[in-house]
Amino acid sequence: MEIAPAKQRIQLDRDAWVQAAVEVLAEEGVSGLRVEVLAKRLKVTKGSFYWHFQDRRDLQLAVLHDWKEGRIRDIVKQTRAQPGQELEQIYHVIDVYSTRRSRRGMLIELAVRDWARRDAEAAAIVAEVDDIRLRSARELFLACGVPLEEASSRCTLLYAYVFGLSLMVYDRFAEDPARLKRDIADLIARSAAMKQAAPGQSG
Amino acid sequence: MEIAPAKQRIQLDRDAWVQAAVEVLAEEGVSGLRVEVLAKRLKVTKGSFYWHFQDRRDLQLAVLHDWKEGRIRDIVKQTRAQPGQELEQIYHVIDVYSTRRSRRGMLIELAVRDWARRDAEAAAIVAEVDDIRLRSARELFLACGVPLEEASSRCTLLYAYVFGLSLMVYDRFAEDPARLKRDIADLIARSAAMKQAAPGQSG
DNA sequence: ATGATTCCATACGCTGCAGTATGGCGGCGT
DNA sequence: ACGCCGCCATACTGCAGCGTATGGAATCAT
Repeated sequence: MEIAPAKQRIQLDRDAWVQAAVEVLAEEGVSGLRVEVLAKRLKVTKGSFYWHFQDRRDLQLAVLHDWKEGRIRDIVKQTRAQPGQELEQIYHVIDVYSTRRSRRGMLIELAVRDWARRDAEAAAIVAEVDDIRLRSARELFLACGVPLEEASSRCTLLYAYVFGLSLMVYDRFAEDPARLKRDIADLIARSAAMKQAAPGQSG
Repeated sequence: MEIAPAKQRIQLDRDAWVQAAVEVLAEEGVSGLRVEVLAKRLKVTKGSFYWHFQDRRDLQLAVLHDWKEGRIRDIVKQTRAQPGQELEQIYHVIDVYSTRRSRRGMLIELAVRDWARRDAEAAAIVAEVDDIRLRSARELFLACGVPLEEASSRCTLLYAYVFGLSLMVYDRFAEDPARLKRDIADLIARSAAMKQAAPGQSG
């Protein structure tokens, strides 16, 4: 018997609490972010929580900033295109956000945006993320030769669409969901001002 | 002194509670729908509530059905077009849903949709409303000469856009918000398959 | 070893809220 | 006038959750 694996005695830090909080946020929304629920999930008591955090609000702000940093990292990753591949990258962004694959991320996104409707600090962070996202996407359109105003319109449409789609029960018209989503992507991405053709089977 | 206006002694019925509940729903979301909070708002105690309702869930279902009925009435009102005026009606629908004017209705819409993510009965009702909305909007596109599949794509894009827009902080690119929204409406509504020109200043 | 520090458990008070039980007031019929 | 009934107030139990106080175990420094 070298070591007893009875009690794992893993030291928790702030980040462990934040990660668990994000998980609960995805499942239950902001109103589900409760100290004792989190503690039970982490197999500790709230005595631990109040060691790492001042109060509940302290955790909430940590969650918000964690989300913001993650989103910014993701934006630069998703919108960085090889020169000449900007249109493909636009389609990629639409696909990433509108697929069931990133369901968890979208649930968090929706929870944070719902949160932002009643919390000024959450709203400010969402506004920051929106701003970065929209500007990054607009750069892609601009690189495709789309004029500034149209690029603004199309990238606004892009993000409004993907967020809105995620809160619809959109299995309507489901005779061919893949075709539906591809056609919508074309409506968003393809401009008459573009010199190049659309990628994939959309040409 | 004919009548003493001291205590209004207004009889409350189920509908009064439902209306107050919808108001709270718009302001606080589903988690704010609490019996005692509603009672305080209506200047009564929860003794009244439990006379008109079996429990909290009873009220919730009443709110959901009230919302559903109201939405259905609104859909047939907003999508009923004079023959030949279908395109104008499409623009009207986009405008109604994306304007700040109907902010309250959109807040309720978002609250119900957030609700639907964790409540099966709410989800079923949202699905019903979505179905009716999408089919009604698709009829407008079909009447404009747009083929079926494209009509499905465009009306899905339409509703995803208006819902998504409402949960963005979209005062970005705000040099001319009116132009931005008009251009986006054109992207959604104007099809190459249409015989007629777009209304307003969009032609 | 021993004291200090870190991290967590336990126990407590308090508030908000769901639901129940029961009493009370006013209008109604007869 | 009297009793019934519709509508609401009051008072209670019970639970969940926030925050605090304090004790205790493990780890580290010296």
